[in-house]
Amino acid sequence: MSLNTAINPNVSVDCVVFGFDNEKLNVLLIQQKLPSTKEQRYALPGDLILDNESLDTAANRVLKEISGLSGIFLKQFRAFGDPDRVSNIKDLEFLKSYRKNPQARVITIAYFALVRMENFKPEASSFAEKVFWQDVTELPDLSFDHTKIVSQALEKLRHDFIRDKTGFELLPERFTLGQIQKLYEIILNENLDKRNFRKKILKEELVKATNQKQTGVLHKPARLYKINN
Amino acid sequence: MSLNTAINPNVSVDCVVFGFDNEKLNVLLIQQKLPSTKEQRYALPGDLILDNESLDTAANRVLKEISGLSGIFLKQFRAFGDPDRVSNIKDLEFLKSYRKNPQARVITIAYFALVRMENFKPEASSFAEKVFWQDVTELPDLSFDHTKIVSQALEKLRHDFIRDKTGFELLPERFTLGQIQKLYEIILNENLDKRNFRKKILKEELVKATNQKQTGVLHKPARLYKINN
DNA sequence: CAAACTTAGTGTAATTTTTACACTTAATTA
DNA sequence: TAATTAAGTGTAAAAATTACACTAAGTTTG
Repeated sequence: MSLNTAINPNVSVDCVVFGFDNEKLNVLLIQQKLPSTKEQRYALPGDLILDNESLDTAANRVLKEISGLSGIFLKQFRAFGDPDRVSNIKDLEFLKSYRKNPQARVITIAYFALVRMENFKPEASSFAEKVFWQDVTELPDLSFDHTKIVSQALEKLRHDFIRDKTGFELLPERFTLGQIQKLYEIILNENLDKRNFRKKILKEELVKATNQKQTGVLHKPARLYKINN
Repeated sequence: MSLNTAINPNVSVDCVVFGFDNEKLNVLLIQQKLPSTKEQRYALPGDLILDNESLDTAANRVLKEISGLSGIFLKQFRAFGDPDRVSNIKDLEFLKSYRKNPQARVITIAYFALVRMENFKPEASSFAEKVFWQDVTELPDLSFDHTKIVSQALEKLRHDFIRDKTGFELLPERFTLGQIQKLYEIILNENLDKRNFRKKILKEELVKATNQKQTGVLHKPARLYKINN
């Protein structure tokens, strides 16, 4: 083991942070800070690991350094290691600017997370010119193999979401059943039957009715629910 | 990217190959070839990757070099990267014998597979003194974090097995429903109701009755089935 | 050759889960 | 006060899951 804090040239982490804003699913992207302003390049927040930190630690550190975000539960989901994943000519400028050895073989360990967007306001630093939330259905070209990474993260997110039956933490403290349904529909990307969905959610008893109602909506106000502890 | 075939000092692959022998679940282990014969050390087949090969290619190459086995579908399931995963004093002799820099930080990408044991007869080479199938319920102490890797591979195996509803390829060409049930029971590690299991398997129509029967068994001979194409 | 042994093979009823489906209610706005 | 919008509600059919016990067809043993 290395006891120093040297940058390991061969291993990186990349973070796919999904953000939910009650309307759609977004992913946190950066615009790379490059000397030439000819072309703008977008990417996931990610960087090389240090020799004395675990992968999980690296993922959290890197996310924080680049976007300012912390306190996000990042889950490892896959390693990406094609020998030519960092050899697209379009990524050369970035590599030359920020890597000691731009030619080095780099394998990356990808992490994902899902958060409530309004709780996390990213601020760009390090080699990020900008950090922003981007609708997952309208992704720009991404550096390296990051498009592939996002797409596999999305698969994994859906899979885990179904299995874990969680997700209430992505809503306001008080929420309507309609909001939960919308959350499920957006993440799973399919329409659900209103009556059957309510039946199911209420049977699970993870959620409890309050005696409050929505206000200021131009229709019948919905009852508000909260997480049941 | 590196175009050479240098060994990458920081990234390895490890293979958890499960073998089924109609009776129990086994895992392929090696006994390390060490100068001192004081203590025997066991491990998963695994080694550092080359700079110009993909992770999948590395996993297949390494498995073949160490055990002689090829043609096995290895599936990546997780990266392991604790900074001290290679710093157990008991592993020092192995590292000193086979690694240019025994102190190097190494993260490993773990793969797993499930095969019919009788189709794969491993033969030790490289730094393996022996290669052998070991009952998963009776694992010896393993090098590095390999015990943890096996245990997580087992979880993943069970998860995927349930989801994919596959596994017939682990049986002889003609097999009885009892054999399938036993396979499921061993892999999932739980008992299943015979009538309900048969009902389910037959409904899926992945399997077709032949008009052959078992012979040479000391009880009512079972009908033989084959995979339905 | 009869008895003992072993696994194969079979059906039903109860329960739970999933699916499909349409109208009334309560608020806001025009 | 009429129009608009999403909330809220129940039932019946179908499908999937679960629990459960006896007879059948071979082999071996005495």
